[in-house]
Formats: sequence, C-alpha cells, structure tokens
Amino acid sequence: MASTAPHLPTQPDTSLPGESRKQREIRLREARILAVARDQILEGGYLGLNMDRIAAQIEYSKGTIYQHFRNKEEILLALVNDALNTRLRMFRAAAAFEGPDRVRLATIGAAAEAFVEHYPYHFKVEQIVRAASIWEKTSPERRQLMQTCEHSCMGTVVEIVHGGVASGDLTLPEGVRPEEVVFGMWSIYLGVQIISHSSDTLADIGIDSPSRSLRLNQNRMLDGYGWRPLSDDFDYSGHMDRVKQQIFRHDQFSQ
Amino acid sequence: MASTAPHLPTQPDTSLPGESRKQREIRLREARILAVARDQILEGGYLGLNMDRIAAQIEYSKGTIYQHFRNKEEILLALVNDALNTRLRMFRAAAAFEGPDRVRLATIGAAAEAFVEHYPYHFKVEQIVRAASIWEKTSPERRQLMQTCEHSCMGTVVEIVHGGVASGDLTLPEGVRPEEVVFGMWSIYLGVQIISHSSDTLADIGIDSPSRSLRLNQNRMLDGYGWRPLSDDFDYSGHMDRVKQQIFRHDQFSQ
DNA sequence: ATACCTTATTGACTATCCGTCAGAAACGAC
DNA sequence: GTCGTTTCTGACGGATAGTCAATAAGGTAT
Repeated sequence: MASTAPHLPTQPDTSLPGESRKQREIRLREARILAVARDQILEGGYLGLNMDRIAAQIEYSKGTIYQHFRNKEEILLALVNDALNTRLRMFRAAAAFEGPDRVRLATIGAAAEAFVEHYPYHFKVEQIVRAASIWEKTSPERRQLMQTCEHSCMGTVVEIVHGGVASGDLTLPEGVRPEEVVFGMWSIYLGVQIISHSSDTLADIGIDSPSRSLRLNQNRMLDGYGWRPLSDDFDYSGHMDRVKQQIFRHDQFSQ
Repeated sequence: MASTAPHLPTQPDTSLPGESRKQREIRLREARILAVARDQILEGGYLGLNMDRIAAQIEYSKGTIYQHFRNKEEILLALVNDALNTRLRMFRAAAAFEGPDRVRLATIGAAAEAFVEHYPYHFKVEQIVRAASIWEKTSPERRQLMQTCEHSCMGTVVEIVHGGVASGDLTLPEGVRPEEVVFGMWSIYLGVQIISHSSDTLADIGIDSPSRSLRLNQNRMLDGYGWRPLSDDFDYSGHMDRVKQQIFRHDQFSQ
C-alpha cells in the first residue's frame, strides 16, 4: 500500500501529552484518511477521490469520515494546509541562514525545491483547490488558516528583500516595492511547477530540466534588479545544492 | 443572459461558403453550447458546468449536446482550443512587428495581455483542464490540437529569441538555450495569471497591480540576460500600451 | 454485576448528475 | 403521400456525495 510511502502528512504514532486513548485514535484515523485521500488524488485527480473508497480503505464507514471532514472539499484543503504549514517551517528555517541577503533568498529557493520533493503531490492538490470552485464549499476556518499561512510565507521572503535594500546590495527602481520582487519569484516558481506537473511534452518543447531553468530564470530576474552578488559572481546553484543536502535532507520538516 | 457579453468564442452568424442551412445551424448551435458552458464555468467552476442546464438553456435536449461533444470534458477542451487558436493568431500578428527583437518580444507580451482581456475566463478553464484529470477523458484529436497550438505559440516566441541572439543584442550564457528564456517568460505569465485569478487577497499581500508587476518582472529577467535595449533604455511599457491600442484593440482576433 | 445514559459508528437511503439509447419527430427524395 | 434516413428526445441506468435513524460501544452510579 502506498501508505508506507515517504513524506506522508501523517502525525507520528506516539501519543501527544495530555491525550486520551480515544483522542489519539481519532487523530491517527484522520491522518490515515488524509494519506488514503492523497493517494487517490495522485491516482485520478479530483474525480479519483471517492468517499466510499476512502471508507473501505480505512475500514470505517462513510459516516465516520464525515465526523472528521464536513465534505470532500475539506479533505483537499486539509491536505493543502498540512503541506503549507510544513513549507512555512522550511522557509523560516531557511530565512535563519546567515549571509548576504541574496544568498539567504537562494536558501529560501532551496527550501522551496526541497518542499516540492517532500510533497510531490502538493501542486496537483493546490491547483485543484484553486480551480474547481472548491473554495466556496469549505469552512471559513480552514480557508483562513491557508491564507494566514501563505501570508506568513510571503512575509518571510519580503523581509529578506527588505534586508537587501537596507544593506545596499539591492537598489529598487523608483516606485517598485519589495513585494513585487517576491511576487516575481513566486510567479516563476508556481508557473514552473504547474507547467511541469501538467505537461508531459516539456522535452519536446525544448525544456530538459524545468528545475534548472527555474533557478536560472529566477537568478536572471534578480540580476536584472542588480541585486549583488550577481549570479555571475556567486555560485548560487552550488549553494542551493549544499543547503538542500545539509539542511533539508532529513524528514525533520514533515512534522 | 451573459451570452450577449463581448469576446464570445462564437463564430459569426453569417454563412460560410459552401455550407448548407443544416450545417450552419449545427455550427451555430455548437457555438451556443460553448457560450452557455463558458458562463456556467465562470459561475461555478467545473462543478457548475451541468449538462442538463446547458440543454435547458440552448433549448435542445441533452442527447443533442452529445452529438457535438463526446462528454463534458470535451466541452472544456473545446473552449481552451478556441482561445488558444486566437492567441496563436495574436502572437503571429505580434511577431510580424518590425523592430529590435526585444521590442518584438514586448509586442508578444502586449498580445498576451490583450489575450487575457479578450478571454478573461480562459485561465480558469485552462487550470481546470490541467488539474482535474480531465485530460485523460478527452479525445486524442482535441488533445493533439491543443498541443500543436501550444507548440506553435512557443515556436513563434523562440524564433524571436533566436533573432536576438543572431543580431547580437542578446548573448546567452554557455549552455543556455533560447527555449529556457521563453520558458521563463511563460512561467511568470502563467504564474501571475493563476495567482491573480484565484486569490482575492492580493492587495493585502502588497500587490496592487499584478499586470504591472508582470511587465516589470519579465523585463527585469530579460535585463538579467543582458538583452539590449535594457528596460532602462527603452520604454517597453509605453510601447506595449501603444501596440495594445493600435493592433489589439478591435475584435478582429475573435475570429 | 446491572441498569442507564452518552457518545461513536453504521450503512441504507435520498438527491444529483453524467452518459445512453430506443423510440419519436422531422426531413427529403420520389 | 409514402417510405427511408437523419436528427432529436427525455426516461432510464449507474455512480457517487452527503444524511440520519438505528445500532453498538463506552462510561458511570448503585
């Protein structure tokens, strides 16, 4: 069963402090629901997610699932939130790196890459949530959670750009705000992920390695803003590889 | 009804040469189906698209719809193809512009912007098609059509980058292919469109004008590659505004 | 140990919606 | 007008989301 796959959004099987047996059972069951749901989505997208089949796989009745999640859409959003929380932790760890601000930003880039590798299903789910007017069917609490998380992610990165401006490494043109630079990085990242997760003819188009192109283009954009050290003067790619190996290799961020 | 909205993917009501009354009726009916479907998707996404309701709105029975489209998903793909064909025509018109290659590329950017304004619903539909494992349910012919169209779009732009390299305005680093530059432009464009079409809190994050940021960041990326004239030495934004007004203002591209 | 109350679980049931297809209606040739 | 052909129809079958009354399990007081 795929529930033994790595990088599951599950909680550890150990008990949490001040938690009854019952509560633990419920928590573990919820994790199993999410794991099973994730597999079904990977298999057949939104339409592949089937409540009856989830029930059969976790060996509980369908009614029990609805005690955890108001509806199908809430399961999707729970998966997204789980991933986004992890990403936020990874970004914060990356932001704690000490060095020139542009290098710190590259460290965030490494975190973003590691995140994709930790949660290879995430962009599929996020895209479904963004597209299928699933949004409106979910509870405001979960929506709020997701927005807060995205906000904080953005904030973490914006702070680094501010740092670059403060240190004099980066001089933004008149009227350009740090948020716009982050928006650019985010756009490229999201665009690349969506294209590579939904186009099986990338190689035909002439893109052999989307992640290589991602790094390249993000770096060129920052070069375009004149943020020093320029990518010709510093081996950002080597730095990112190193950071990924040293900081983001283990599963310590899977919660 | 919204079927009177501008920029419909409809064919003109006039007859085509060598077309019988019956054939014309069928063609017009198909256009009505697409127009009605588009409205339903805009209203409620993939789940808002309802075959019974389409039937009621076009005042034919459900069975008749299935004479035009094998299934629901084919309708989505038809909408996408319609839009992509138009985009290709717009891109080709833009590529015909004479001037420095980077200015020609900016003209393509103007076309891309005009396209978004002509087909404000397109990215919602494209996202659904990319996400919801709808792909597998559609006919190979239509899929092929879509891929060919994307291919040609890409090719049109790649040619301009090649031109830039040939003229000496752009010197690509060792091992970087023109396709990767286009991939970067495409990523930013797609990322921005998806974020702005599915996030209603952009202003909170600090992005007042996504399209302004799009232009800015694309230009900075090209600056990073050192493609002359740099965006500080040429008013690309002014050029794009002019082109949009002069070339892409009218509906001549709605077919 | 038992009776009684509370909470958790179940799965049959309803509602919705996609896609089909046998029959009805319209069309056209003669 | 008749008959063969094409087009159209909408009731039906099947799949699946979500509900809820009935049932089982768990906990507590006596």
